[in-house]
Amino acid sequence: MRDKEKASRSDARSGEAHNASVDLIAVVVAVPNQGPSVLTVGQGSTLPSGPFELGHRSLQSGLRAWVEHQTGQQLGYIEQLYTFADSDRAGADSDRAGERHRQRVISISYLALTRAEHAADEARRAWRRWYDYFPWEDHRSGIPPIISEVLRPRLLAWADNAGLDPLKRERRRRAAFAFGLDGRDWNEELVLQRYELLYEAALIEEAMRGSEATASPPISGTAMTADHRRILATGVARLRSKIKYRPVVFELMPPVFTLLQLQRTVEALSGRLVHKPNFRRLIEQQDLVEETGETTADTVGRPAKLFRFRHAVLDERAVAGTKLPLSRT
Amino acid sequence: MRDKEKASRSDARSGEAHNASVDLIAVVVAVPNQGPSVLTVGQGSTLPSGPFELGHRSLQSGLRAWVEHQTGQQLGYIEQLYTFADSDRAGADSDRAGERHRQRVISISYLALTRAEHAADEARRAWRRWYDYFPWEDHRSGIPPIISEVLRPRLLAWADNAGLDPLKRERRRRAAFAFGLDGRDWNEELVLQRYELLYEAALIEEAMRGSEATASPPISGTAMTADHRRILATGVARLRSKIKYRPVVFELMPPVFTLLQLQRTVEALSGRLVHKPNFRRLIEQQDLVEETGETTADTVGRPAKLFRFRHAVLDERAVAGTKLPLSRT
DNA sequence: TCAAAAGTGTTATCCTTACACCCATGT
DNA sequence: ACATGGGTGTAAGGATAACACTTTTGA
Repeated sequence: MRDKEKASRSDARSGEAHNASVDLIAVVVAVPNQGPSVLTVGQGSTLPSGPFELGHRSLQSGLRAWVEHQTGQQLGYIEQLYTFADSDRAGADSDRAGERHRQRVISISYLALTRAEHAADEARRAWRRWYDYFPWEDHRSGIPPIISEVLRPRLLAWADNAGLDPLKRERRRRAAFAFGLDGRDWNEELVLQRYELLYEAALIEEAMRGSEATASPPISGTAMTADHRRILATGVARLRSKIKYRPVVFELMPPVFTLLQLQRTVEALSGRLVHKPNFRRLIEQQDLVEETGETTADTVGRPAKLFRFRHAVLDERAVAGTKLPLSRT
Repeated sequence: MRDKEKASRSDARSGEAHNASVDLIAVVVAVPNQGPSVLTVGQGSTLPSGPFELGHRSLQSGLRAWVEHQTGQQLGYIEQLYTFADSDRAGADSDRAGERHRQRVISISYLALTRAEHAADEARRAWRRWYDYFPWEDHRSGIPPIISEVLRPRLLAWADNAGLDPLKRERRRRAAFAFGLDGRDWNEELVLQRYELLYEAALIEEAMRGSEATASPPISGTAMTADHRRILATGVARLRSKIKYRPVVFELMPPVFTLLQLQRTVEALSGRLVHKPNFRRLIEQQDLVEETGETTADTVGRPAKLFRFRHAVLDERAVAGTKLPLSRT
């Protein structure tokens, strides 16, 4: 079957070798006390990653193996993010003798959710806060100053740099849309669009890598290895979107928690504050949690009831939203 | 940078070659008069596909090249579906004789939306109806008989075949959940879950391929090459979900259309009927369309206003739903 | 007593759903 | 006349958002 298929299209073969090395790369998220964090390795800010090998039974198990080997962290929830081909790096540096052995790199990225655990090998790994990489993404204390003081003027300058008037307007529109300028609403899910806009406007370090010309060097947020910050942005965006329609937050919570702890976690992820009374009702009314009967011995304030996630909801409901006016027939 | 990264993890290299061939595979959807369809090649039901090669500038352009070469169809809208490793076929037939040259196949699948166009080379390609592959997915004329007459009894038998009682209950629950049995609601988005359940219960041809034992041969729906039907199920599920929160239906419509044509397309995709008056209001109130001023010269009934898609909405709105009770501070 | 956090009640508003009905055209 | 599809009005019910307020603890 497979052979027939291959034969039927072999006429189109260009004759070039088309093998690729396949890299697995992980955005591992946890929310410890210091805020939402991502697991990194090495001294630079590098995501755990490694090649997919014959010994791996599947892509996911290969990813688990690499993360565990490099960081000691075991992974629970995993979902695929995106697959891309490293376009420019194809044999650019060490092209062996013989063009036809050039290799492309395929990167398959994953989002993993876990509870932060303190491991013995802190030297090899570190939990780094999201918002060190994306300081413009944290709106929990209002609009961060970096937007109005740095990004807004620089984005506008970038827009004005465009030659033609329609292009200027287009750039201004995109900037205003992505960053909620000119009184527009902030949309916390546009993490990737914002990163790409800043990259395009050369406001972040990664955009300068290729060229020597450090025209306007200033920078926003901590840079990462290669395109890892872009992958992280993809993961953050996916998570911010997903917590709204799937009960994935609970993957990041301890087995037992208070509703305020849950709220703080959601706020940390979305980068926005939520309305406490309504949040509680939203959670309880959906039967996502059940009381344990215990309460916290918190340091301050009235003791809070403790809850646990009702795993049964995963079986009971599809949790898929309808947006079509279905007819009852 | 890359070299340093590689060196830092080289200690974990197993020494096995870890190259893979990369396949691109497309679920190309259109909705001609005969209903929602997928583009296939060859006489079997095979999705267009081909290896990612050095000549391709990107994954997407490689996909476009293969689809165009194999079918003559140009692609507009494209989005990535999922990447997977062909787990079992890894040297399963021609194994030994040099273990370390075994190759794995990575398949990167895409969903593409287009308008069906009649091409000259109908011999090499064909638009095949979705519901020939998934006859249980079309609920536009009520619950299809195949569910109550064939699938339900067979799924229940499969559940009873399980050894332990908890496993039996679990299987029954999954079947009822996926297929809306026992008075449960039908959820049209669970296309992949349903396919996988039928595969697991060995009710479809693909599940029998490996073994000679054709215990209970009967089959549901037309089979496809390799795991193509599974990929198609993934694409259908993605599309059914996506039309609810992104205006992607319009990629499948002609430039000018009536609201009923739009409704019929949505119904064809989701496999369910929608409530006409409310559907119209939903569309118009979101400013997704604008009148052209023209009307149809339809054969029967009152002439309908013609509309076109307002491309501007893509700029104006993020169309991302909020589900968190944000506080206004 | 006060600060801090937990928790309840209630209302205005919007969106979804459903039902009922009228309009325009061809046969 | 009537069948077919186009199109409007409106009201019930539920979800969401906003505001005001009470309760329980530790310092």
